Parts: sequence; C-alpha cells; structure tokens
Amino acid sequence: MGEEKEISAEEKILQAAVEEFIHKGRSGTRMQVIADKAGINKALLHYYYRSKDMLFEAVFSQVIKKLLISKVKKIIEEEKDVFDLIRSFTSLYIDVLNRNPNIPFFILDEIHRNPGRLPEAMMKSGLPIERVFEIIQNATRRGLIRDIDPRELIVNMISLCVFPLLGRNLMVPVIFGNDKVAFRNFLESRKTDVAEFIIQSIRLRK
Amino acid sequence: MGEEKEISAEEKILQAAVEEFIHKGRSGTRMQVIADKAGINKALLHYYYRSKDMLFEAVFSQVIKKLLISKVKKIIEEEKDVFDLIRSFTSLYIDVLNRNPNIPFFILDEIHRNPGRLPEAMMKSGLPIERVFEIIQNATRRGLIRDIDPRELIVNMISLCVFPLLGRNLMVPVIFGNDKVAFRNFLESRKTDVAEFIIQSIRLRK
DNA sequence: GTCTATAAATTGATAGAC
DNA sequence: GTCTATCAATTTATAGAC
Repeated sequence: MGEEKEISAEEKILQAAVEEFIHKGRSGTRMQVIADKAGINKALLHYYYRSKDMLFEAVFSQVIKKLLISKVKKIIEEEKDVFDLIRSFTSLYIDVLNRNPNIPFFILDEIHRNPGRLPEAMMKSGLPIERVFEIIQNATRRGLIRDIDPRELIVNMISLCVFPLLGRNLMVPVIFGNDKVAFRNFLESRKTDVAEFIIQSIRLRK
Repeated sequence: MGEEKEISAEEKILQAAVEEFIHKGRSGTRMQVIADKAGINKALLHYYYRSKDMLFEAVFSQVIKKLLISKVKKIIEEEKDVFDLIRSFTSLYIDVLNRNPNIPFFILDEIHRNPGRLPEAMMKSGLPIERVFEIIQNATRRGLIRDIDPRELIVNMISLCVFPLLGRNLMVPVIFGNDKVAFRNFLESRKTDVAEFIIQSIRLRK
C-alpha cells in the first residue's frame, strides 16, 4: 500500500547509475554525476546504497542478468541442431550488443579488476555450457561437421560476436575510413554473416 | 660524451612505468609505485616527464611502436599470397600477444577514453592496409577464395587473435574449468589453428 | 639531478538539521 | 527521506634545500 508512486528515488538512482557506470566504467564514474543525473543529492546515494562499491554491485548484477545470462540460457536450452544453435546464438548476441555497444567494455573492465566476480555469477546461473559441448561433439560424431575442439568453436563464436564492438574505435578509422554508417551496416550484416563464416569453416560436404 | 652510463634514471623510470601502466591501466597506476619500482623519488618523475599524462604518452607510444605497428607492417609488406598472409599474420600476432597478455586490455582501455589517439598513430605509421584489401580482392578474382567483403575478413582475423586474451578471465573458469594449463596450451595451438579456421571458411575447392 | 616537505585538487563518505 | 556542510583519504604536482 502506497508503493504505486511514479518512480522512487531509489529507482531513479539505479537508472542513472547504470548509464554512468556503463559509459564511464567503475573508476571513471563520479558519485556527484550520478546524483545530478538522478536529480537528487549526493548524500542520498549513500543513504540508499551505502557506498560506491555497493551501488556498482547493484548495477553490475542487474545488467548481467538482463542482458547476458537469461537470453543465452534460453537459446542453449531450446536449440538442438548445431547449425541452428550457431545461427541463433550469434544472431541474438550480436543484436543485443549492437543495441548496447558499451556493454562489452563495461564487462571486460570489471572482470579485469575483479576476475572472480562474473565467472562465479555465470556458474551460479546454471548456464548449461555442458549442453553446448555435447551438441558439438554429437555433430562431429554424426559427420555433420569436421573434427574440431568444442572449446575452439565456442571461443571463436564469442570472439567474432564481441570483439567488433570492443575495437570499434580502432576499426572505424583504420578499416572503415571513418565511415560510421558503413560500420553500422557492417555490424548489422554480422547478425547473419558471422554464423555463415563459422559454418563454412566447419561444415562437411558429402 | 659521457652517455655510456649503466642505465639512466630516465630510462629506469620509463621501464617501471611500462610495467605499471600495462598491468594496472592508466587510472589504476600510482606515480608513487612507479617511483618505488624505479628506485628513485617521486619528484624525479615530474622532473623528467612533467606529468602523469605525459609519462603515459611516452609509455603508450613506445609499446605501440615496438609491439604492434613495426611487426605487422613487415608482414604485410613481405607476404603476397593471401593464405601466407593469413598464416603469418595470425601466427605472429598471437605469439606476440601470448607473450604480452596484458597488452590488448591496455590498448583497449586507452582507445576507450581517448578514441582518436591510436588510430592517428596507426595512420601516421604508414601501415599499408590498402595492400591487404588488394591481396584479398585479388584472391577472390582469381577464384582462390569465395567472394567475401575484405573488411569482414580483416575484422574476423583480428577478433580471433585478440579476443581470447581479453576475455581469458571469463573463458578460463567457464569454458576451461579453471584449468590454466589447458588454456595456455589452447592459446599456443591457436598460433596455427586460427589460420586454418579462417582458411577453411574462405578457400574454394575446385 | 635528486631529495624532503608540502601544497592543491579530487572525491567518497558522514554528521546533523529539517 | 532529503538536504547542506564538512570531513578524511587519496594522489598528483610543486617549492625549495642540497
């Protein structure tokens, strides 16, 4: 009763914090800026979230849960065919990252200074990584794809999805002649191109 | 005359700074730690390099020149066959990164807060990126590889080389069951595996 | 050139009034 | 719950002696 307010200060703070931490990183973010953005006072940040570290924790776990784990988990559980799995995973993943281009660096920055944090969360989340191994090994056994270390295939998939977003400030000038629209289109194409690049590499022709 | 000293304070500072900046990043590095490591006083850092920013600049440009541009440039100029180019580039690049595993994040962190810095350096360095485009397009025309956007091929090559180092704190626990030796061997194998993965994807069989 | 001591700036956190 | 004012810690940078 009484909880149906427009939007609580606590929620406004979290929203502002998400924006700032993703954009500026953990150490680059200033509590004062978050307060300004949320339209409240700096002391109130500490009232609700105690410290900068705790506020960051709240932001990080929300982002991870919403954008990374839940969606990937669903795909792995649904797809059984190795080619469908590759197409679904790369397509969805690249789509999410294209719409949140700063997420990769945000996550990378965090696992850099706090290596155990994210891996632990991913293990706890029950992401069925073993299933992916099985699907790949099964496809090899049935002669659908060539003999490849499943770990190599998984690492390559993730690399091809994530790196272009991480390195875009280097790619755009050096490879795309500063043409941001061309790069944007390039990323859009990758939603299907990455899967085809991989499948071309591993599929066995009879 | 008189410059044949053991090793100057200026040089000792730079060496210590390279280690610290690469390991801790720009904002994570403390001038006091660099001074301690170099065995001199903090004030001397400012005597030689004026400010932290300027010291970082000296470190960054040295690392870029030594580890990135010069070696890549040589390969591009020497190799003419598209398959040799792919094999030489990936092999050398992965080898350099394996021996300097913190370099990728170091560079990424910098182009994140200073987007124009590295691209400018790479343009100025005269890296013959146009030659790579030509070699790829030429191979397509001669029916050696399938029709592929040269930019896609270049981005994929770089992604497959660089990302595993960036994401190793995530890969090792989630994909390699915390087996660091297995991951180390995996990276070693990639010096040839990456090229084969790519070539399998683009080579045309007659 | 190299040091000690200290200034100056930044920023996360808290005390206490309302 | 929310604010103003202030503290305390960290850290870069400089002044000035030797």
